Amino acid sequence: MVDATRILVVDDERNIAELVSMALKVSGFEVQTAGTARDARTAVREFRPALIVLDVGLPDMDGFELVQRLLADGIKAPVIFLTARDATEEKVHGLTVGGDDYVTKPFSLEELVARIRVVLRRQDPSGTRSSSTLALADLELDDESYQVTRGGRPVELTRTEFRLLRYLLVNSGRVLSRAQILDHVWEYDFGGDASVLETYISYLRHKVDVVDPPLIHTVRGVGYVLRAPR
Amino acid sequence: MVDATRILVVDDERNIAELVSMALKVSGFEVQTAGTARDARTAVREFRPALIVLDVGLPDMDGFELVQRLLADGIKAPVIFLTARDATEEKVHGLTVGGDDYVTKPFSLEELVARIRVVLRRQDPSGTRSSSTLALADLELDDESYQVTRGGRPVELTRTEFRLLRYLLVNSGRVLSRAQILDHVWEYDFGGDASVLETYISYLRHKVDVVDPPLIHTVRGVGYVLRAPR
DNA sequence: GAGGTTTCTGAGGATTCTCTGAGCCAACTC
DNA sequence: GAGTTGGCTCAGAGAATCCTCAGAAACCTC
Repeated sequence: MVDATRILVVDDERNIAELVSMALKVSGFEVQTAGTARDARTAVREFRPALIVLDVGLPDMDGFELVQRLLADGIKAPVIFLTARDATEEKVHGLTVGGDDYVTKPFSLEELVARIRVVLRRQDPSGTRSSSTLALADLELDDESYQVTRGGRPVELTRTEFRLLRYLLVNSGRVLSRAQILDHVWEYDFGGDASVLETYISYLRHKVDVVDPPLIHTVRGVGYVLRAPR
Repeated sequence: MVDATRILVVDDERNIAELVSMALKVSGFEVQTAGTARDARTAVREFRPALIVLDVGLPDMDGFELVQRLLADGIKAPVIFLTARDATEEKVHGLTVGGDDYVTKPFSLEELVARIRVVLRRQDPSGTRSSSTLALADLELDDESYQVTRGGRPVELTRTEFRLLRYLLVNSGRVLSRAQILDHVWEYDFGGDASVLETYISYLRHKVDVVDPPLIHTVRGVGYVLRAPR
């Protein structure tokens, strides 16, 4: 990680910007944040990010317009847009030309990171076939095709199951607390309690851990870990 | 992707030029843009593009004239013209001598890329033929003849159906979000919502996926993917 | 401008997913 | 071994998502 990929996060809500920033740093990116379109333009020039995470609803400038300006400045970094779920569907439309993508608020950090990885990989034609596949033992998970296999057999997962498994897989060998998992896999404004997580662990076990050896382990009083037998 | 094909995009509307530029870059081309005929001539000399995407209605010079000048300069790159729908249909017809082609605004990025590929392939005598066919399992789609077959049987598709299928096919194995599909397959100023897409997926399934195994898969909450069974 | 085709819209209905809560089981404590 | 705590599983309500269809609108052709 000598030369970490740089990402600029633009959002006027400080909480969100910091939240995202933290998550990305943990994922090994170098991050800078901006709260206004004005700052964003400066930051882009100086920081030269490889990708921009951009809230569409900035106070001083429409996200769409900002992209225009950046392009005019000669910046060609791909963008992942953050948008409010409800309104402005049409505003979003037309934004994802190129390899861009967008994520609706509230999102889960895990999902955002996954999307960032997909976009960066596609953008980078340098043949670095750093495939989009995560694996542990005979379990494989592919980001681009959303496919999971265990021992070669396809496993059908729902969205939440997929995100949960992905998070466990990225952190395999490391014990994750319930709070950590909830914060990454569920949407950031999730208000419910941890019992959902237990339910989903159960679902996953039924789908993924039906064959031996089991990979999902409970660490009583602490959390969960994905681990292959030695 | 060591030696990507170079394309020059000439349009005075910055939005359009950048839109096209992004889409082409993601499709693996090396792109440069110009906003005036004057710049275009310079760019052609220095950049040596293999193909030029040219807006007919430039402010400083008629597209027709520009082509003449380029020919006089000894440039023989094929041209794809961008034209307004209404006017000058016949004028454009006159322009597309040789292997050239034209696309009316507003166009879909998917269509433009397809046309570019066709023209380049036709231009390239190096025997790399038959690559105008995209295929997955027993599904085949031919760009030049506009024909689609499933298991050898021809399938009749409308224009939109064809573009949609083509986009899915080009990205087969990769899950595409609704926004991505709308932005590539529909015209860039399309303002409607995603339900059209669902309708067309339904149409395609009735025409293409009537035989087993199904190739078009819904990834709930994410998008669609074209995938052959393993 | 009549007739046919293609595209888009909207609503109904079907399906699938998410979350909750309760009951049960397992593991730890004393 | 009884009590306590933590974790697992299941069923079901409500919500989200998707599919399909019919008809309106746009478009093309003759």
